[in-house]
Amino acid sequence: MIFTKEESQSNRYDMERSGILHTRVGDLMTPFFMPDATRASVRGLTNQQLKSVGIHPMVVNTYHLMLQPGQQFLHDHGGVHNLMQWDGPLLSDSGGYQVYSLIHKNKELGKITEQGAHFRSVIDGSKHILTPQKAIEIQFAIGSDMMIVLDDPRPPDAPRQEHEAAVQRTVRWAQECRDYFDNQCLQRGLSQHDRPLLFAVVQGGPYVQLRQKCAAQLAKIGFDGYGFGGRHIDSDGNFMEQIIRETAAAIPDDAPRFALGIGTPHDIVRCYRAGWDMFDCVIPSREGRHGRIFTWSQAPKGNAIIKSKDASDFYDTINISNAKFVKDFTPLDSFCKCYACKTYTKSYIRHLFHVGEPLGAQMASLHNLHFYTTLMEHLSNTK
RNA sequence: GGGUCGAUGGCAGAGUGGUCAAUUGCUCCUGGCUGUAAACCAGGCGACUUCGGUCUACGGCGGUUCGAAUCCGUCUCGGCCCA
Repeated sequence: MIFTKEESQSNRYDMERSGILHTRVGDLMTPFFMPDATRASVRGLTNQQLKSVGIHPMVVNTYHLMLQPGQQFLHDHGGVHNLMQWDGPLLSDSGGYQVYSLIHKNKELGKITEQGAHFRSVIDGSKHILTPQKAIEIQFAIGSDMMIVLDDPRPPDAPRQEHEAAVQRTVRWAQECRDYFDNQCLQRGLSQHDRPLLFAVVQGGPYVQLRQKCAAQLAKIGFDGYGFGGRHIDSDGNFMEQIIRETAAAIPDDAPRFALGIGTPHDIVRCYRAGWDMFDCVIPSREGRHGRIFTWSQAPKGNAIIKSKDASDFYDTINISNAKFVKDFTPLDSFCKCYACKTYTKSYIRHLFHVGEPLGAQMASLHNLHFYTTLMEHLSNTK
């Protein structure tokens, strides 16, 4: 049993659930949030700091790690756990999203064919190809505990035909990944308990039917978990509520559901209500590094968050570099117990941002991650 | 005391008769970031505005000119050189 779903509690939204995800390096209570340690580091934070704010799993990236330091290096160093000295679960993203987002920004950087994703390194311009097999192979070198199949995300406003083709390709690549993965587990002598988990990704853009078709075909192949692929907001920035909900419903009930790259606290709560269990996002670290701080609008309580009508009135954001904080000697967030809030004032952290001292960005990231983990805790024990 | 060069928006520093409310950089202000090409990117930065303009500005005062940050006189302040 990979995912143990707990009985849903009464007085909660229809799709909410909680459970335990069993990985080879430990169990994870759902819902949970993973920060992105794209290049084997959550920018600016030490493992100790991450643990101090309740981070257990994190996400590393196949695309970035295959370019630097490269597969051989990862292999030689015994994987990323060893490299970065992280003993919590590691999830590795396949790199499909990078290829998509890079190609989408600049066609010179690559193209998608049936074979895989062809791209030029953004580091030195060298040519690379990421095939389904290659993606899994590198993830083995990474030594990740949760792997993601190579998928083919498309912008939400792409024509339906394009989404149809992307779904077909995603399913076919998922099958190739599955086959290669199974073969590797066999060759490496990995038992059910020792092997990493393998997640597939549901594509289909804004089309419910395509999402359902994709989910059904992936489920037929069979994976340990399923992700929501592509973007969850339309080209106007609106949260695609129905697609999120219907896609979750189309995924086997006893499998964990991973909302890739989501999101703001608001979006996470909405996705949780719609039946999603796992989240990762750059927002808390990146926005923290850029000076945006998440704050509780009142003492955090699960009930208040769950019952909040629009799922966003339980928090606010501030831009710590704003002039109004020059003489603000209160902590970033008066309800927070993270090191940054226990130790420093807004005034000081603003000062650090203004003079470009990295400690400011570090404290802001630390606080935001604590905000996220606290949010997840309160979602899972709605008290 | 004599000579000489200079004084431009928060700072540095362009401009040297109209196209100048004034290039550029920095500072400053405000946004944006959703499976991280992001310690990044974008916008703003004299006042007022019915958004078409109007007014006040390039050390002070006074001239020349249709028109001056730009030319002339003078004063103030500063750098350098000579006594």
